[in-house]
This record gives sequence, C-alpha cells and structure tokens, in this order.
Amino acid sequence: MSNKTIEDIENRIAFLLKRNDLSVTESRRKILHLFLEQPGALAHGDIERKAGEKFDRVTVYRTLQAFVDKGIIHTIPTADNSIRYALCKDDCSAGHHHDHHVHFVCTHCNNTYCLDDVVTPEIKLPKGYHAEHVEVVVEGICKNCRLSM
Amino acid sequence: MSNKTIEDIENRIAFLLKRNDLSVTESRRKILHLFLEQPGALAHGDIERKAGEKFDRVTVYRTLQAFVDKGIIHTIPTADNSIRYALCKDDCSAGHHHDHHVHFVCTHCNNTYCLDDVVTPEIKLPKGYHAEHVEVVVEGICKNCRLSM
DNA sequence: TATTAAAAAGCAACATAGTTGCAAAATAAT
DNA sequence: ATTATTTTGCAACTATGTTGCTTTTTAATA
Repeated sequence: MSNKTIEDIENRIAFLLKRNDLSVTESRRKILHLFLEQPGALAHGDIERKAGEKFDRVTVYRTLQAFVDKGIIHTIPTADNSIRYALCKDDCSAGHHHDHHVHFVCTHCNNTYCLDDVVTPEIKLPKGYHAEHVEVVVEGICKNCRLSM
Repeated sequence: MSNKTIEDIENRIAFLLKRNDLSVTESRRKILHLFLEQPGALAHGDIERKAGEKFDRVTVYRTLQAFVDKGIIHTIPTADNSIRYALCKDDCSAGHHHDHHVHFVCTHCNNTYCLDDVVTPEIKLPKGYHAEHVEVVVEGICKNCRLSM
C-alpha cells in the first residue's frame, strides 16, 4: 500500500465531510476510514470495537446517525436483527437514499456486501397495495468463501 | 363473533402445539391466540404489551423462540431493526422455514403483512455468489390505509 | 494568530432489549 | 395420585440505544 493511497483516502474523507456540511472531526475521519478501507458493510458492534477504544459509545452512535442522515452511508436490515451500515454510492442526497441494489449476507464469513450492479426487481403487489421502497437481502455463500471451500 | 369461532381457534391452538411436541401451557396458548386472532405480524414489543402483564418477559422470549424453532412462526426483518413475527403457513417443519413470500410493511399504520401469494423473485447474482435464501420486504401503503386516505 | 460562536465529544444516568442459572410451579406420563 | 419432565418466574446480568448537560474542539471572524 503506497502513501498515495492513504492520502487519497484522507482526501476523499475530507471531501465527503465538507460536501455534506459536516465539520471534520477525529471520530468522523476515523469511522469513515473504516468504511473506505474495506469493501463490505459494518455492524455497529464492529465499528465500536474498532473505533470504540478511542471514542465514546455515544459518539459512535451520533456519528453513524449523522452519516445516515446526510446520505453518506445507508443501513441494511438483516435477519439477525443487527443493522449493518455501508457506504452509499456518490449520488445519495441528504434524507434521500436511493440505493436500489441488492444486499448479500454471507452465512459463512458473516460479511455483508452491497451488490451495486444487481438492482432490486419489480414486485407485483396485490390490488390496493402501493410500494414505496423494496429491500432485498440475499443470504448465501460469497465469492471468497466459495473459493476456499 | 360466535362461540364456534372461539372454539375453533382453541382447537387449532391445541392442534398446533401437540403436532410440534410442545406441551400446552397458558402462555403458549395466549401468545398463539394473539397471532391467530389478527392477520398481521407482531413485534416482540406488541406481544409483551398484550401478554406481558400475565407472563414474565423471559417467558415471552422463550415462547417465541420455541415457536420459531418448531416452524410455527417466522421472523420478518425490517428497516427499523425491530423483528416482527408472523404465523407460518401449515407446511413449515422444525428448523426448516420455507416462507418464500414477500413481506409488506405499511409506513402509515406500521402493520406488517405476509403477502402469501407474492413469491420472492429469482435474483441473478454475480459470478461466484450462491444464494440460499432471499428476503424481500416492501415498504409502502397498505390496502386499508389507502382506502381511508 | 487570537477571539469567539457554534458544533461535537464525553460523561453520567437512564431506558430498552435480550440472556442465563436456578428454584418453584405446572404439565404430562405412569 | 405420584412422579419425572418441562416450563415458568425471578434475579442478576450483558448488550444496546437514548438524553441532558458540561467541556472540548472546530471553524469562522477579526
């Protein structure tokens, strides 16, 4: 990993925060860093463990909430009732997430991935029902785990 | 509501419990009753409020867990991280739920419904991913709320 | 760069959610 | 009716999430 990459990440962090009218603080930089340095989603617990030694629990909650509000990250509901958070693609605006992609939870490594290229299908509902948002979570075995089996 | 109906429900409760090797206890009858007397799903909180005055919190947890294990009810993940529970159709066996239907959460009345006739669509995943289970939750306005708007 | 207003962090206290071990009570089998 | 088994209730505990308030940090200004 070159110095360049680290600088890139730091720049992207500063850009993301400034663009969303969030002041640049240590905890926000640290937590954004966690999201940017890996591909999957993070559960609150993960974040607390990785950043919680430096920051108060409450700060982690408030930081994540701020990121969700601003459209920097989005939540992924899972069957075990532990919300995961993942970075939004660049075009989510404050309060208006439009992450119409499918989420994948690996039952083997327990990682969660955004399948950005898989769009949620049209669901034909019974008469009278009106859909506003469709959430699709697929459970199964991910790419990496399949290779190492 | 006729006496007949109430007897029917009681009979169905006894049948469901016996078939799943669960002894017939007051809390199990009461909680099953809650599910049978209404169409939607119930959150843990709902159940605790409606049955919790008579039974200990722990009993509610254990009862729901037993029902899930036996395939009497299934869980529905929702975006607000509050698991809902709903009755399974008759053919779920212990440890093997096959509820391949879509769930609907009304953003107006906040009720959750199993759309038993709407099956989950096939999701075409990227190479390497293997699907085991697909969960689809649709948020929007339900039949009843639409009529009263 | 120093000053200051605004925002965020940390702390404490609290509320809710979920778990475990064990003794008492209820159920089911005999 | 008696007894073995299962379930319940209780207490204590861990984890998760929230709120009010004070201190610290950030960013805007002189």
